Formats: sequence, structure tokens, C-alpha cells
Amino acid sequence: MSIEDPAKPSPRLRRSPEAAKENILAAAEALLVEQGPQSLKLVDVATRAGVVNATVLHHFGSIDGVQTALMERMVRQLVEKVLETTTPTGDPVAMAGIGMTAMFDAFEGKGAARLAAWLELTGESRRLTLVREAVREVVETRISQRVPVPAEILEDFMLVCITMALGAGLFGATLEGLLGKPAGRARELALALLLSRAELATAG
Amino acid sequence: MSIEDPAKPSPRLRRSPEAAKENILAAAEALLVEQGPQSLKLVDVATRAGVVNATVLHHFGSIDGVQTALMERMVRQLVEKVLETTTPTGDPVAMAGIGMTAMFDAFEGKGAARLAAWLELTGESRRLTLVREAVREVVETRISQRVPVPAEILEDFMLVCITMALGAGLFGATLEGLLGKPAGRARELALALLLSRAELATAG
DNA sequence: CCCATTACTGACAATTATGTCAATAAATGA
DNA sequence: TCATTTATTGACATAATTGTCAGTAATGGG
Repeated sequence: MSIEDPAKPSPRLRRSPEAAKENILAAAEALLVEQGPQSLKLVDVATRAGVVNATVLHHFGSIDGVQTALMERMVRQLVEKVLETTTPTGDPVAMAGIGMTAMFDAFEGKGAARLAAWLELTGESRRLTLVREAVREVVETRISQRVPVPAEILEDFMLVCITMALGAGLFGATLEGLLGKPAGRARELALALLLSRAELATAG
Repeated sequence: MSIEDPAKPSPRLRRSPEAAKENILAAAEALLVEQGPQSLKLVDVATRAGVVNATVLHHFGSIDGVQTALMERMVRQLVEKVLETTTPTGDPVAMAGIGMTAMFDAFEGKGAARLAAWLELTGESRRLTLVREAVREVVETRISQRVPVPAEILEDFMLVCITMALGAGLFGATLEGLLGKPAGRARELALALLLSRAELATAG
């Protein structure tokens, strides 16, 4: 006999469909961030979420369904996070600084850059029309009307900014280690470089 | 009966160990570039190389052995490619331009950026002491002695440069598509940004 | 309280991927 | 020519991963 009561029928927890999915996706996201995309195994995700694999399949149909849902969730979170910190102020340069900082934060924290890299490697980056729309909204609605800069140049600037934010978010820590630089140096330098450019553009 | 001679004993091809490994690694690299790291299945690599999986295992021991060998091969190629195009000239700014262009080329072509992302995602980026040594050699031996800039600043510059080269190499094409920009625009803008900075640094 | 719905589970089937092994055949040297 | 070595192979064994299904148990509506 064990110490525990032998006849212990596990108090089965029943969530709402939304809560169940949320629980599973949170577990999947944690695994993605901690161990990389190749560790997104069905059983691992289920175990992490405190359920069995059949439960995961019940809600998402397949492991691909989990991955797709996770992608959408993370993209949505990223976009919201950037948008909510992109409230227009009077000063264009200060605004650029705030917006870019928010972007760097978003890509670095919670593994958004890792997710983007995963999408890129698996060739699933086509599904990102959501991102396209978000970027367009940021450019047209939030920045373009306030800043005396042609949309063309603004888009170019966004392109460089996102490229650097992704690069810094994904490789920053490793590169800093390889070069013996303090943590956060890549991000710091990239932001400074971009900001100097922003000042130039608005001043000219 | 088939059209072919029914008793056709396949003319078995026997390579030297080196050639056999090279053949397999080339196939693996092609698969990595074309379809991403998760397509590096034992059977797929073998089929692509025109052999059976047992042959691959004979030479590399396991699929991990293949991946490790492929990593080392690609890193070596990348380092060589960068080093060979980093021949010092008289003009520091021109040198910076040439060196950075070479770096961007190296990371973009043949999926070096994809490899780096893969290493990052799989958490294998520690093995990159090879890269560390190469970077140090570039900084100390090839640049530092020729350019009147403190090593500190030079290292910072390398950090940003590599970050951007990786970002552009990995995400450039997709981002350009999402933003409706012409191909190569991210790389172009990044290089321009870095070059303007290099001019500033050497002028100051 | 009772019933219908459905989230959840355990056990098992199916599929896929990796690895083993004895036998075969291509090169090399004696 | 003959023997040794070993790159190569097919068939098979093992493991890992995904997916199926009938049954169980929370939950909410009547």
C-alpha cells in the first residue's frame, strides 16, 4: 500500500474550450521559447499543459493545428504590444525612439524573434498577412499623418528597423557572448544607429 | 516483363570515404537550404545523396553526426569566404564597404543565415568557438592594424554589422515581400546605414 | 434532479524515423 | 590471380511520434 489513499480517482479538471486552448498554447509557447521549435512534440506540449495528448488533439486536431494556432497567437500578441506603445506624441524623433524601443522589446521578449525565425526556416512565413496589415496600419494611421516624411522613406525605415530588431532579438545574446560584449549591447547599438538616422531624416 | 533487362544488378558506386562524406553533406546542405532544418531526415538525406540510410550511418554514426558535420562544414565555408574577401587596402572606408559587403553576401548566400538561425533555435550555438576565433582574427590581424580606430569601437561595429547581416540574410526577402519592397532593399538600406556610420567614425 | 453535451482520459493502432546486421561487391595490394 | 579491406546495400529491429476510439466524468440547461 502506498502512503496515499490507493483509491484516489484523479479529480479531473474540466476547462472551458477557450481556457483549455489557452492553457495548451501557453505551454507550447513556453516550450518554444525554452527549447526551440523542434521540441514542440505532441506529448511534451500535453505534459507541460497538464493533460494527455488526446486532449490536445481534441482541441486542435493535429500537432500542426497547435503550431498554427500558436503562430497566430504570438503574432497577435506581438502586434498588440507594438501598437499599444505607439501612441503618437508631438515630437517625431521621440516617437520614433519609443516605437522602435517597443519593437525591439516585442521581438526580443517572449521569443517573437525565435518564432519568426522558425516560420522562416519552415517556410511558413506566407501566412503572415496579419503582419502586413499591422505594419500598414502603423505606417498609415499612426505615423504618416504625424511625421513630415514621405511614406516611401518611412516604409524603408520600418524595413531596416524590423530587420535589425529581428537580428538583435534572435542573435544578439549569442553574438555578444562570442565577441565578449556585455548583454544588450547589440540592441543598444542598433537603436542608437537607427535613432541617429531618424534625426537626420526629420531634420533634413 | 519490364522493358529494362530484368536481371540488372545495379552498378554499385563506391566512393572514397572523403568523397562519400562530401557527397552526403552536400545533399544535406541542399535540403537544409531548400526545406529547412526539420527536413534533415536520415532517409531524405540519403535519398538525395543517392545512397541508402545505412550508408549515411556508416559514415556519420547517427543523424546527429550528420548535423554536426554539416554545421562545421558550413561554418568553415562561411569563415573562409569572409576571410578571403577581407584583404586590406589603403582606404579604411572602402575597406569597410568591401568587408561588410562580403559579410552580407556570405550570410545571405547558401543559407548561412539560415544555419545560424538553426543553431540558435536548437541551442547549439555554443560550439561556435570557431566563429569566435575567426572574428577575433579579422578584428586584430586584418583590420585593427590598418584602421585608426580603437578596438573597442571596432568590435562594436562588428557586432552591429553581423547582427544586421544576419537579420537581412534571414528575414530580408520575407520582409520585403510583406512590405511590398523590391528584392534586396533591406540589404541595401542596412549597408548604407552602416557605411554612413563608418564614414562618421573614421572622419571623427 | 435528470439528461444532453462534451472535455477529458487510457489504451491501443498507425505512421514515421532511427539504428542494427549480415551479406555483397568494389577497390587495393600481395 | 587471390585475399583483404571496407564502402555499400537490403531486410529487419527498435524507438519515437502522431493519431484513433470507446468510454468516463464534469458542466449546464431543462
